[in-house]
Amino acid sequence: MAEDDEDRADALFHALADRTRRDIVRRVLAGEHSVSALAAKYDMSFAAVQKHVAVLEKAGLLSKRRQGREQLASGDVDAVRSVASMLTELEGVWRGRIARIDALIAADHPTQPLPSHPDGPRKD
Amino acid sequence: MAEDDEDRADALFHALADRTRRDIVRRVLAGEHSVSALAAKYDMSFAAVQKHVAVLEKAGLLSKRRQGREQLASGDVDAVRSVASMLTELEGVWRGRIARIDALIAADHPTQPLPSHPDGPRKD
DNA sequence: TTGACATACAACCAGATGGTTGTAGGTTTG
DNA sequence: CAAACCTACAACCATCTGGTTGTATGTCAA
Repeated sequence: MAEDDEDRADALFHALADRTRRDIVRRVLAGEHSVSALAAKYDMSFAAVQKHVAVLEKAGLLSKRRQGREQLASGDVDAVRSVASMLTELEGVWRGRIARIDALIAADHPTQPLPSHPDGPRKD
Repeated sequence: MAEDDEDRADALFHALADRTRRDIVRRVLAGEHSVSALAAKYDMSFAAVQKHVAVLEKAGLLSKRRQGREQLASGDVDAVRSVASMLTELEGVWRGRIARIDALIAADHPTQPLPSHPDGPRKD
């Protein structure tokens, strides 16, 4: 709804739309890593990896904490879940469509309620 | 794992990293819309909307079917679910981390099993 | 057939993106 | 202190992105 939500969604999806950043997210979700430890894993400059980490931090997918001279990055699972919930909302929109289609079918064949749609909404 | 999967993930997340495209996805998940019907909803040229639709189609988030002179676009909920499953996989990585932390805590305090982590994995 | 509508696509442009190198500051170690 | 290391950030560059306009093709209706 709000403008800020769309900004946040833009930032989250964009942050995840790069395989290096997705890999970084995987690593920092599994445990804390310093920026240089992350940089050592990829065939690119330290500065490039640092920029990827900055993009992920701005999107809220990870946070950093200082320990001595190192900056330890840690993944934020809540941000991941918030993205997942956006997709769930989209799936809900689709379910509404199928429900409407089923209603039409039911209106056309009032005496024979069919098993609706083969890939229809799960009733769990 | 495979290179193609990463390409596909890039395309999917990138396609969703634009609010106009997310809005189009919402509409075509709710029901079929012609490209010009979609274009009428946004304050930009027809060609711009058409390019957004093309990006979504290449990513597999929608498909088109011709009907007369119109091209009807329809959302693909399976593509949305595949994105959701990528996020679920990420959340699984995080759960592994928490499990490891809990194991360490248990090893340190073998006689007093605490309720582990306040935001820990759900046991449902 | 002619005209109006729906789509596709090319060419172009400003700004963002993802990489590079270089410079500078803070922290640990010898 | 000096050297080594970790991080931050600016400047630069090629390419991609998201928008534009213009042109071409296909389809429906009069």
